[in-house]
Amino acid sequence: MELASKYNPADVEGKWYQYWLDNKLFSSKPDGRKPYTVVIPPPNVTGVLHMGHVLNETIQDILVRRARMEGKNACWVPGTDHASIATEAKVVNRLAEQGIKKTDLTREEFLKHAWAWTEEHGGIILKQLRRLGASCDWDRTGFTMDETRSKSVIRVFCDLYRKGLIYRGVRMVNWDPKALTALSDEEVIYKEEHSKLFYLRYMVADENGQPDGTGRYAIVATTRPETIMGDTAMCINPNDPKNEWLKGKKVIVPLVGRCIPVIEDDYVDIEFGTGCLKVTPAHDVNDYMLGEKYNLPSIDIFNDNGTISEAAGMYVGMDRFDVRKQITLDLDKAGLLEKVEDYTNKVGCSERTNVPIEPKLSMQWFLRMEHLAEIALKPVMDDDIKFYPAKYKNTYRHWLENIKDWCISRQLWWGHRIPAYYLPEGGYVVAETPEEALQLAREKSGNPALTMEELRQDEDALDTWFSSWLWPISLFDGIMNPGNEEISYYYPTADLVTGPDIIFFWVARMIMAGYEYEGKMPFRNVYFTGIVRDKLGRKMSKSLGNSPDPLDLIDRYGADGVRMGMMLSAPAGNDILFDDSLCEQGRNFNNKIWNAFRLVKGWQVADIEQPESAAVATRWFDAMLKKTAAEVADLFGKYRLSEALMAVYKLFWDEFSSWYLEMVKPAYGQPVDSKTLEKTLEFFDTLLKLLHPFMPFITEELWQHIYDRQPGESIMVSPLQVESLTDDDEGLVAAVEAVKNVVSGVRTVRNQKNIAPKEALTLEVVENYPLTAYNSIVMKMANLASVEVVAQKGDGTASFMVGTTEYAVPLGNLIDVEAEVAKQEAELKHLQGFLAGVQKKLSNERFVANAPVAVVEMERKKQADAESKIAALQESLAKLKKG
RNA sequence: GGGCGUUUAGCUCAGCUGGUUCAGAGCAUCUGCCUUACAAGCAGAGGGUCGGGGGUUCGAAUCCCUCAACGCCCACCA
Repeated sequence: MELASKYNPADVEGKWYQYWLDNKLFSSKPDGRKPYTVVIPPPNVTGVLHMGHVLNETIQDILVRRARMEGKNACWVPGTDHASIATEAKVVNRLAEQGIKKTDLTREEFLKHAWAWTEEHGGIILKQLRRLGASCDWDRTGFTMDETRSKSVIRVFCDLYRKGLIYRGVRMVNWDPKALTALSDEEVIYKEEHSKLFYLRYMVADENGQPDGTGRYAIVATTRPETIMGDTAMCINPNDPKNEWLKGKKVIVPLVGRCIPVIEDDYVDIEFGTGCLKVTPAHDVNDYMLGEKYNLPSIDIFNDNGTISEAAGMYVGMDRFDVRKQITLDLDKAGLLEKVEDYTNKVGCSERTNVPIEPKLSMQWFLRMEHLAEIALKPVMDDDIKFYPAKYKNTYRHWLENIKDWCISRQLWWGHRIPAYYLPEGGYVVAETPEEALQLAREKSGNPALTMEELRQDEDALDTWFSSWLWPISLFDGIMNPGNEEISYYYPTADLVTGPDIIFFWVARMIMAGYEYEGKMPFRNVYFTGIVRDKLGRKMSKSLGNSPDPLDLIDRYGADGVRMGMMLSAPAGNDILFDDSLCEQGRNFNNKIWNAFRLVKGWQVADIEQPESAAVATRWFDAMLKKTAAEVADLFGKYRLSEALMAVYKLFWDEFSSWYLEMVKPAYGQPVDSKTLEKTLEFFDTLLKLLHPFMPFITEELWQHIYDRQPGESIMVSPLQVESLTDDDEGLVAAVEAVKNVVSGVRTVRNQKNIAPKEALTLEVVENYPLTAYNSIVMKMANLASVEVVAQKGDGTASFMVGTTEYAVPLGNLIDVEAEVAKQEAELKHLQGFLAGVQKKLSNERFVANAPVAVVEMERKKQADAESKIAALQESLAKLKKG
């Protein structure tokens, strides 16, 4: 067949993906083999593929394909996450574009829109994953809100409730005024902000609550003047001499006119501001604690959407940030603003909507964490579950040791609705189904006539992560159907590949759920990827426009090229600086493989003797292959995938293409012997297998063409078996390294003297030639007419050393004596310096006395080698200068 | 404020418990080549006082201390 000189990925990628699907090569069923399970970190159902996914999914696919070729029953389960807040926000936005407000819809109507949106955009990302070559078992595709997963979530909620781990109560929570829901602590991101510190005057009051006439006032420093309407006390430190005079006094909230007590608590930092703290129990976590402690009233001055409520009595209906501006003006006008300073502080913002969160007192559902944290800590500390890189163990431990209860309720509709049902007369029951709830409610109320209509289900939905944490279990139906064949076989999963940003949200919680519900770890290893940045180190983001579209990259470089580009610089845990040029390198490599294939396939076979050089070459490459395969296996074991790829890359490009193929390549127009061809095809086959996890498409394409294959056969499921390296192999590899150095030496001479590669040369070897057994490949690769062992090299030669042997190329009148002298003098100088160093070491008695014998011996050998080299050089120089 | 991590060639990184000529790899650069597998290529070459300083040791990129720069995580100083 006629092959183009360039590989075109578009011609083959779609074809082979379909072939894999048609032959059900991704699908897995429990059998007698060892399972290798990976569950995908479910991307948002309405998301689209970005570079972070490409990194993450490529790594998973590499691991899965590798395991499959190692003979394991590999099962990679795909799926998507309903992403409660994110998806609901998108739906709300779309409705808004159509002029529909969420508040105008019933829950059912809204959910209809949400499902429609999900169906429209859902799964796009899974389709895109196919372009990358992801070998997921698509028949197993899960969704965190499909039937099995939903039922599992509800069952677990009820179970934890019954165990007393879930409770309901009024607490200070993080409120997102844009999404109109509570958030967990993990969903709050603290951002540094350049704001102002306002110094407000609180006039001292008399017993009637009026200014006491002295004109005296306390000064309070605050970043949030708009909250003064909620002030119910002022607090000083009892040990603060400068505020001693305020003890027992009352002060008047500026503008508001309310008279509030001065309380004392050593929570207050004497050094900060004036040492006076305004206390707003409804809108600050610490103030809330003070309020509880001193029984202060709490005035909630905000509406859910961040505007000022009726309770504030002023600025009602205005947005909190507008009020900050306005109240500053009003305070100033009233002479109650002492000063304003620039100030940098951290403001908690919603991870999803990015707006500053508002601490808010509200009724929410919580999950107690002590027990779960306890069972999740040990396995990671003991390395039953291994983290790569291990540094995240620290992070993990710190979080678990300082854990707070998890606020799991969200004031959203898109999600799993909390299965709590309120009774007409108060109280509630928790049950998996409405029927069960009714039953329980009748028992609880003692009213057998109670109807379903009289029960009111909780309006809130559960945090998205409350379903994600069950993912490795619920995907195999382990919650609803405990101990079933699938969960028993596939669980625990092998590797989890994810970003460190969700170590708390997801990884830690999966470990908790894993032990709580399966009594076992959910995965054995966690591979934390880095963040994909652009080549300037900036995070990829839509607003910067520095994020390439993965599909566009695939169009340009092929999926294999993109996968390789991504992997070339992706050590675990380090951020990766991505640049299109990396894909270019990947594409170039594809092309290299393609062309090597063209060469080999173009050979004609003839019934001829195998040349000596080819026989040596095949033995050598066989050893190289074993050596590299062992290295690669070792690197995979350590999850050092980019290094594994680099090892195979060098094996293919340098060892196989540049050395081996050149060693065995017949002269132009000449046929190859069958032995050599056979071995070469075998090597190619193994090389493709080593490469396949990284570059699935091109390897399948070529693998199918190397030999005639049966329909349905695939490299994907062909076992990768390489024998282990022997001592003989090691010797062979070392010897050929020396051969290469000799060949390079000759080539360098050619380069320097401008001698064409075609011109055959003579090579002199001084005294003894350690590479006699490899002479055939030396001659072929260096294009030598002859190799002569001489007692002394001839006049007019360019020489070089390999090991302790000197080689020389006679140049006749091409010799440039001066240049040769300069070169050798430089070499001599370097060697003398080196020798001096070694001698110094050896003359140090303490070194000889203390260092291990082997090390001292090594130094002695270095010394001897250097001395003999120096002698040879000096002789050579003397001769050159004479001549 | 606490904790963790990073700093090695122009760029991205590897160098494990100190000792094989240990200062490496890939890319980039430079030189010469359109040599019928591949110019998306071939052959060859150059390039670093291992962030600074101090210490331990016969010996330090590697261990200890310290300083500096950068990054990440955590934390209720308004």
